[in-house]
Amino acid sequence: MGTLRRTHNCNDLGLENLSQEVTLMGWVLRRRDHGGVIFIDLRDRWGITQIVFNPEINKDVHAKAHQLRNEWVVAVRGKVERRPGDMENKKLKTGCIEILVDELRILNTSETPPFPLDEDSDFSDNLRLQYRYLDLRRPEVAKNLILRHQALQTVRTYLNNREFLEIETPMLTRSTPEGARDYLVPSRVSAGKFFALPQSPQLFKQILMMSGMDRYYQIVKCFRDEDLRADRQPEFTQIDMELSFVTQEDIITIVEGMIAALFKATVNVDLNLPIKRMTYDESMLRFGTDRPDTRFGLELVDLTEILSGCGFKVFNTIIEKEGAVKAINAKGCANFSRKDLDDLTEYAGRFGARGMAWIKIKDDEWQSPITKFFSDEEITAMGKALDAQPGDLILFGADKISTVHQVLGELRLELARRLDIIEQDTYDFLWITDFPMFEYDDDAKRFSAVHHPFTAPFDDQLDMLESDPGAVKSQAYDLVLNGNEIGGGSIRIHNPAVQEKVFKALGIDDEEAQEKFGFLLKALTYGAPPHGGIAFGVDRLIMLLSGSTSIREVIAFPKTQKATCLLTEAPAPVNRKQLTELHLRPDWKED
RNA sequence: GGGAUCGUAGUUCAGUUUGGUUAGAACGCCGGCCUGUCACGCCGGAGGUCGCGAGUUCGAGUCUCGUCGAUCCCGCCA
Repeated sequence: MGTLRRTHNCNDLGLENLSQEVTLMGWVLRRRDHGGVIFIDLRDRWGITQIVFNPEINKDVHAKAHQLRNEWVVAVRGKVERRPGDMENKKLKTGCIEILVDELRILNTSETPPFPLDEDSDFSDNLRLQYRYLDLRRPEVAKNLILRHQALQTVRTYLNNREFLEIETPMLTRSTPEGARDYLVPSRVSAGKFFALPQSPQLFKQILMMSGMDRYYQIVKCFRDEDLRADRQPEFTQIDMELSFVTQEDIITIVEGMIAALFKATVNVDLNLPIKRMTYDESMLRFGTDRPDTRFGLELVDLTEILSGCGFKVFNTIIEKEGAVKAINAKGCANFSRKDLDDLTEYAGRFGARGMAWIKIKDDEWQSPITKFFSDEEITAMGKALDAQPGDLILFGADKISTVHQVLGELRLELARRLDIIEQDTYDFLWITDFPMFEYDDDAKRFSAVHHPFTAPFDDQLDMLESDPGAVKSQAYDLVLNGNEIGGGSIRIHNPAVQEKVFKALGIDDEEAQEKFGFLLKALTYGAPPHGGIAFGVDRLIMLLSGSTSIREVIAFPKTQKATCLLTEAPAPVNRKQLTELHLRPDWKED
């Protein structure tokens, strides 16, 4: 750069700077070489400024500018001029002015980029991730990282102003049973022993409460070695919080303020507080899921009772085996073609449906292969329950209740997308509360924790932990945004006796509890305060804020679906010496 | 572990249904011309292991099998 020092960025200058001498530095976005005058769009993180080289002003500099190519890095010193006549570019914030250059320094050259950086076009993720540094130069990608920064700084400020301490917890910790698969790190010093990367700082933040820290937060990486999705990466970021001497209401109030501040600061949206709430049971009943998208209707209607003993054998057999029959009224969809219905049936099949019954409500009849099996009373009762009008389409789910819920819950979303009835640009928040403590795992033949094993049951249901664990509700709560779970938390158990009961209900015996969680159980006996907390999925939240369809768009260096990094080519082989030091003996073939 | 889509020039794609001459277009790149453009314009040029490997065939970008990679989904994700 020599003696040149940057005076402004590429989004700074306007008419108020006319005839000032300025120095800008940045990348050549594109050049327009007229043989005589040459225009350069100079780009940096902030914006674009037009640079002009005029041979009549400075012949040498103009000659040098002929060499410039896309993505070369330059410094220019020159004068801010108003653009002549009607040459303003309304698309640029700096479009009223341009820089007439006296001095040009080429700070670096560049290979021709493998994809264009000046257009809002799509290229394969393969290429984007391999050249992520180029991809991130594109403003529409960079803006997501800027948004993410703004969001996190707002959260920090909000929590800092409310007596929270940001405290780091270990990345090298111990593997715990239940939950996702752990990423393991072999110990060099302790042969045959392994650290695990944290799935969340859950136990540490509870112990910080027992340490009297009172209010903790951390914006922290978490790791889960499970398969990826558009909204799931193996390493992801949480806003993790924990508070002492609080109730569920206290936490919800603080969090609502935080989310409101975040939305105001990032997308300038004022949220209506308080956020509405729904119990888990109601959500499952009406939407078949614990994270309902409530921007549209198409709710599930339970027909099990009406159709109990009906003439349709498929339904009846399911009902006799304590399954359920539910349906969705797809308003105005009676004109769906055979193919539409086949597509929906196939879609339902992905989620375990073994078929999908339907009825088209016509003016004079209920048109369907199964209508004939139902009595007039059953048809009248169904029509009433579903509010069926001519022109409607009824879609049925019949199976065990969990399958019905999943199938119809997904079918409901798919229908809404097809009908394009989801209101865009709205932020529909919902708290789901009163989760069950446990759910029965059919494969393992035992109960597992719906939230996690440290979640407190309601105080008046402690007795049921032994007598009827499946019926116990917990003080857990999830925050749902447009059908996405963006955060979840609970009041924790602070009484060692209750914690032991919960372990017992989960089939974790004393010995195992001591071995795996002994440090927590011990800490609970030394004056653990009542406490609770919540954690938010930052990537998912920013994805929704930015209108992206994948969290890769809001992560600087994301992994592919095979959990690899195309930029660094991680994971990569290591040499045998490293393995030996870690007391590992490979059983795979080496190249 | 399973299902689906995709892979052709640097990039985005056409060509694959129905195998048949020298695999095309646009943008980009290189060279020339051009003093008010802003996706500058005009003229010319270079650029291809049709992801990779087998197979069928007189002949494969096109058909078959396998394999690699990207994406979406199911399972999985307390």
